[in-house]
Amino acid sequence: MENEKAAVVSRNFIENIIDRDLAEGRYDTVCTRFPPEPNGYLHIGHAKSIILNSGLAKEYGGKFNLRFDDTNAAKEKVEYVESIKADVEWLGADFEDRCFFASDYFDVMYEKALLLIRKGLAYVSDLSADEIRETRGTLTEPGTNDPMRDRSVEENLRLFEEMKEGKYEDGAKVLRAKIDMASPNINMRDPILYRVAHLVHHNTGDKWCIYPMYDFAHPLEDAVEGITHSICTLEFEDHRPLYDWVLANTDWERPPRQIEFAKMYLTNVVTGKRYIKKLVEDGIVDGWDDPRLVTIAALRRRGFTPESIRMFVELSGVSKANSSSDYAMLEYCIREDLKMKRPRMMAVLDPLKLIIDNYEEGAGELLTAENNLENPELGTREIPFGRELYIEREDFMENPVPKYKRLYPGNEVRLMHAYFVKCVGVDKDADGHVTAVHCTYDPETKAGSGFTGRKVKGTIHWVPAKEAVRARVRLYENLIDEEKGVYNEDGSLNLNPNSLVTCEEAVLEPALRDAKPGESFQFVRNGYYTTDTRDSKEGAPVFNRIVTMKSSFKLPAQGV
RNA sequence: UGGGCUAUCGCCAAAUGGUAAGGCAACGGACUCUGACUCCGUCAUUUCCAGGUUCGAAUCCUGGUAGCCCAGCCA
Repeated sequence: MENEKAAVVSRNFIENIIDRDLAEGRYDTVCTRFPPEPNGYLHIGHAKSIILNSGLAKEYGGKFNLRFDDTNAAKEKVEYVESIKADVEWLGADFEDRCFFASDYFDVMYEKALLLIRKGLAYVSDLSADEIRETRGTLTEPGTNDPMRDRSVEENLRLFEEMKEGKYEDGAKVLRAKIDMASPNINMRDPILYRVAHLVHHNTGDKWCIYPMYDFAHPLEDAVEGITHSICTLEFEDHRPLYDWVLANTDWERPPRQIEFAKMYLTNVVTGKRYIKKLVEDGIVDGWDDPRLVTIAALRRRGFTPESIRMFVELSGVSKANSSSDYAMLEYCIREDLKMKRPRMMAVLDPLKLIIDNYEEGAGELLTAENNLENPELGTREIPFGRELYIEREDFMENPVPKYKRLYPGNEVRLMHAYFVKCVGVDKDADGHVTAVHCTYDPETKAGSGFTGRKVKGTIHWVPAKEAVRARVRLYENLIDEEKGVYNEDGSLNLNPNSLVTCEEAVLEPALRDAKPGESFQFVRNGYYTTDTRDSKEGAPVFNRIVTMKSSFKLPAQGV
């Protein structure tokens, strides 16, 4: 009875792999992880990984870990650890008490490095970074062997010990894997396993002055935690042979399997972490949670719900083809999520006065309105009604365009939750601009009265003039210029200067005066909005537009 | 031009040799106290291209083409 149109979701390629692994007995359970480096805020792309990984664990009755891949202290901050943790929780990915740090495993990693040395599979090199680069070869030419490649196990052990003891400067020595300098896969040309770096680590302080590299650390982190399926993005595909090499040579019973998927991109949106960082650092946006961004923090502040983001990720699917999801799909998801859950209120963004000539001056009444016509559980509210109201400027046209069914001279429409009104005239200023619209109302047509005498084609929303709440409403557009694309030819960002429009004169119905921070509403025909406590002036509430309503009627463009 | 990966509707994405799902978008129409929602309908004779195998090919083979990733002591 629940969701009858629940889509029959087909299985994705990762589930197929897992099914096979389970069927073949390669693993008995499923354990996944989300392994961010705490070097920035999470964005929509990470949400895909989080939802994918935690979803898989849940689906298979397994476990999902959060693990900070903090092997490069130079870039990492506790601030980021905190924000990432909060974002993962907010998204509803349940890692229970399993929040780990790669730095928790530095001892194990060190032991495994020793093991590789003893096996003759790793050696200490004295080459400089430049020399290593020069001898690595190129994409088309093989590299040449490191002169220190055949050092004895004893010497390597001693040297590595000395590296750990702090005998060497940063960069003076590294531990390399002994694989194949002629491999067509550059990652296999004796990759660096450990480097010397005298850094203060946010977690281990100054305990270590050697740090493991990603390619060595990551497989070990996964193995230590008993991860079965290590799901990462496509750019690590070339690293898989090395991932497997490390595990094969460090003695694990059931080494994890790495599976790669394509990252999520959104059309006409800045999704890259380094670009988001640049926008923040250059002050083009007002922080990591600027609602124009697609960081998790920004989406949350903008009013997106965890449910909507989950829906978006699930609808987008997962594959190995580079692709870019349509922003319209994200919009669909948030509308879909909020539709039945939130009240539908009246708010006028661009007010025009409406005067009901035959409504007694000074008189007034309270009208009862359903909060959500499709969901009675949301209850009702009362709205003051009187002789003077505000309507949306675009809901009146002195000379209507064809098929226009809102207010125009001689036409009758319904004021939502109230009466039928018929336009009988307009007031204009010296320049000929319409300053107010006059109409008459028919008391018999009151909402809820059951009146069926005649029908009107249009319904418009309104707000009582006297009791209206003034508000600032921010309308967001994508930060990127849709015409020109995301980047200029020289690689610089192509910003849309009109990405933020603020309506200072918006008027809301009185019930919205006490909206709590973070509460969202549908503003009839204008879209979904959420309250934001920041930037509020003299107590006037501030609303962020989450998304507009879909509309099949476009007013002709108006010259200003 | 070394290696790895990918190509199915405007955007995602299924189909595992058996006759091209689904969602978003778009477009018709019905309904409507939101031009929304809902509902009904339309939207790939064809899967990057060219050949081949097969009773049968998006799937297999051969040869092309296009895009993405890799030469950090970043992850």
